[in-house]
Amino acid sequence: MSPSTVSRALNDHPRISVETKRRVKEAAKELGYFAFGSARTLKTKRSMTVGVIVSDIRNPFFLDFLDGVERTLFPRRYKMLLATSNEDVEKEATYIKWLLEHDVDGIIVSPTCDKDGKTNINLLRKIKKTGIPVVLYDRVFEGFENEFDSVTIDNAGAILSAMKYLYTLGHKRIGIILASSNLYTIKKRYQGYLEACELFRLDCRNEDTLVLKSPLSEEMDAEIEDFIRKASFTALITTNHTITKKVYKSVKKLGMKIPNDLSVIGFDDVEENLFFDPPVTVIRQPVFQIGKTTAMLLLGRLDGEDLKPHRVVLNAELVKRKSAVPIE
Amino acid sequence: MSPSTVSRALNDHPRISVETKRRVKEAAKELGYFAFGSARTLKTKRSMTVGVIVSDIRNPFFLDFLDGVERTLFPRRYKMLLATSNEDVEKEATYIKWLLEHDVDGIIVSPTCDKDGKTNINLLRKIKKTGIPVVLYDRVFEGFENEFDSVTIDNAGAILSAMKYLYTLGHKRIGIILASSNLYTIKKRYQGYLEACELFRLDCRNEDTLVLKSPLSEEMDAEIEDFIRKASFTALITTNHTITKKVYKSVKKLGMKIPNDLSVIGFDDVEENLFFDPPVTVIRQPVFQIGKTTAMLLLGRLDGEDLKPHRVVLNAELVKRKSAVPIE
DNA sequence: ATGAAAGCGCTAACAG
DNA sequence: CTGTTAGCGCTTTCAT
Repeated sequence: MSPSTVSRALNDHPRISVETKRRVKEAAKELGYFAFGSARTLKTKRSMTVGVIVSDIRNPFFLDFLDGVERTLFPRRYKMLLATSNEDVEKEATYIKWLLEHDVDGIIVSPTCDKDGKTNINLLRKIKKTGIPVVLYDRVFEGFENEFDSVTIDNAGAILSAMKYLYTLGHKRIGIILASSNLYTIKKRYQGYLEACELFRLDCRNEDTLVLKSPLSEEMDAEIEDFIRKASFTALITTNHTITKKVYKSVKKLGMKIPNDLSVIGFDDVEENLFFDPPVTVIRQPVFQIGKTTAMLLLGRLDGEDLKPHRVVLNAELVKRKSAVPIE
Repeated sequence: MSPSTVSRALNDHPRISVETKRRVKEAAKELGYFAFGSARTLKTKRSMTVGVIVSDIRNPFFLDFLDGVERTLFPRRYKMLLATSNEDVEKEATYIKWLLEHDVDGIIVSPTCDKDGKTNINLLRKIKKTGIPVVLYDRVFEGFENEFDSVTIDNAGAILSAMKYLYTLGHKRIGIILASSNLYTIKKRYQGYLEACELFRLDCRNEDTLVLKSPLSEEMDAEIEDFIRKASFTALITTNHTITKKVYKSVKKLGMKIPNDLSVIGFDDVEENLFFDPPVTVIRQPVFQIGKTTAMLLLGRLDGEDLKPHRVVLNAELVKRKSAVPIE
C-alpha cells in the first residue's frame, strides 16, 4: 500500500474506500503509529498551534483567560504554545521569535512596555506583514489602537463608574494606586480617574497624597503603607488584584479598619474577594470572555477573514460588597 | 553562498569563519529571516518543546507550578505546549496524542483518573517505550509508583501533621472533606487521616458524619453545607483550596463562626489565605518547587540520563494562622 | 572553511 | 479509488 493511500486514510480524505480506510486505521492503532507533525507542517504550512504570550504567569487573571482561550481553541484542534514575558520587553521579543521559529499559525499577546516606553510593536508589525495574524488583548499600543486586532475593556469607564459610586457615597477625597503606570491599561485607568475628578469637581491637584505611581516591586509594600499612613483620602481605588492584597495587608498592619477608616474599591475579581475581611467591592473584568473573544478573533483570521482590524472593547462591572461605605 | 554555510552561520557551528558568520547574521536580520522550525525538527528529531498537561487550568495551583516549569525550561530554550485535561481521561488522551503529533521532546503530566479508575497509564507507557520521556507530578499511578519519574508530596504525612496539631489543640472529633476521592492525592490524604485516627485513638467509625467524599460539582455546595450543619466534629480539614473556600462560604451562610464554632485547616496556600476572615491555617505544598523539580527531571532525561525512574517526594508544611484554635 | 547533495516524513498534484 | 513522484526547508555527511 502506498504512502499516499495511508495518508488519505488517516486524514479522512474523501477519495478513499471505506474498507481501505478501516484497515489502515486499524493497522495504525496496532502499530502505535503517530504522524510526525513537523513533516506535515513543513508540507502544509500550518502547524495548528498558536502562540499565547501572557505578561505575568503568576497573575490569577490568566487562569480564567487561558481557560477562555483553551475552550475556544480546543474544538478547532489548535494547541497553545505558552509563553510569559514577565513584563520584560526583551523576554517578550525572545519568545515572539521562538514562537515564529516554531511555525505558529498565529499569536495572542498582551504586549508589555518598559519604563522608557519601549515595546515590540515593530516586531509584531513585521510578523503581521508576513501574514501571521496577531491579536492583542488587555493592552494595545498607544497611538496605534487600530493597527492590530484587539480585545480590551473600557478601563477609563470602569474607574469612572467606581469614582461615581464613591462620590455618591459622599467621598470627596479619593486616592488611587497605579502600579506600572507606563502600561496602557494603567494609563487609561488614571485617565478615568482624572476625568471623574473633573466631572465631580474633586480636588486632585495635590497629586502626591492622592496618587501613588510606584511600580510593582519589593519596596512597594513599604510605599503603600506610607501612602496610607499619610492618607489625605477617605476612599482608595486599586488597579489590580495584587495591589488590593497589599492594601489590605497595609491597612491591617497600621491597625486601621476597612471600611470604617478607609473605603476601598479593588480591581479584578477573584472568588477569594468574597472571603476577605471585609469582602471586597471591586471592578470586575470579564476575563473568561476576554480569552474567548481573543481566541475567536484569531480563529477568524486563521479562517481567512481579512478585513480591517477588529477592535473589541468589553465592559467591566462594579461588584458592590462591603469594603466601600458612605462617609460619616 | 550555499545553504549549508548559512545554516552553519546561524547555528554557530564551529567550522565557519567569523567574518562569514557576521555577514550571514546581518543579512538574516535585515531580511527578517526566521528559520522554519518544522524543517529543522524533521531533520534533527528534536522540537525543543515539551508538553505540559495540567488537570484543571482554573486551579491557582498551576500559577506557581507553571512559573516553576517555565523558569527552568526557558534558559534551556525549551518551550511549553500547554494542555488541560479538566480531569477528563478522554480529553487527556486526546491531548497526549496531539502533543505526540507535535513531536514534543517530553511530556509533563498530572494524570487524571475517572470514577471507574480508568487512566491513561497504557498510553503513557507506550510513549515512554518509544523513548519520549514522561514525568508525572502531583499524582502517580497507584500500584505503579515506581514505573515513571515523578514529583509528589507526602500527602499522608501532611494530613497526619495537621491531625496531630488539632489533637494537640484538644480536638477529638475531626472531620475531613475529600473531593474526587478517586484521585491518588486524595486517597493518600484519606490514608493519612485514618492513620492519625488510629495513632491518636480518635473515633472515626461513624464515617458519614466525619468524612465527606462527594466529588467536586455544583451540588457540592449544598452537600458541604449539610455536612457542616449536622457536624459531629469540632475541627475540619479540607483537601484543596476550592473546598476551603466552600467551607468558609457555608460556615458564613449557616451563621457560624470560624474558629469559635469550628476549627478549620485548609489545603494549598495562596496569598489570599492571609486575608480571609479569619486567616486560614493551611497545609502548604511547595508548588513552585514541584514545578522546578518536575522540569529538571525532564531535562535530565532529555540530556540522556537513563537510569531507573526517579521518584521525588517533597514535604508539605503546616502554616499556622487563625482558623484553628484549642477547644474550650 | 565552504559547497554539493541527500534525505528527514509527510502531502498533493498528477496519472492511471 | 490508488499509486507514483516531487518537494516542503532544513541539517549533515562527504568532498573539496
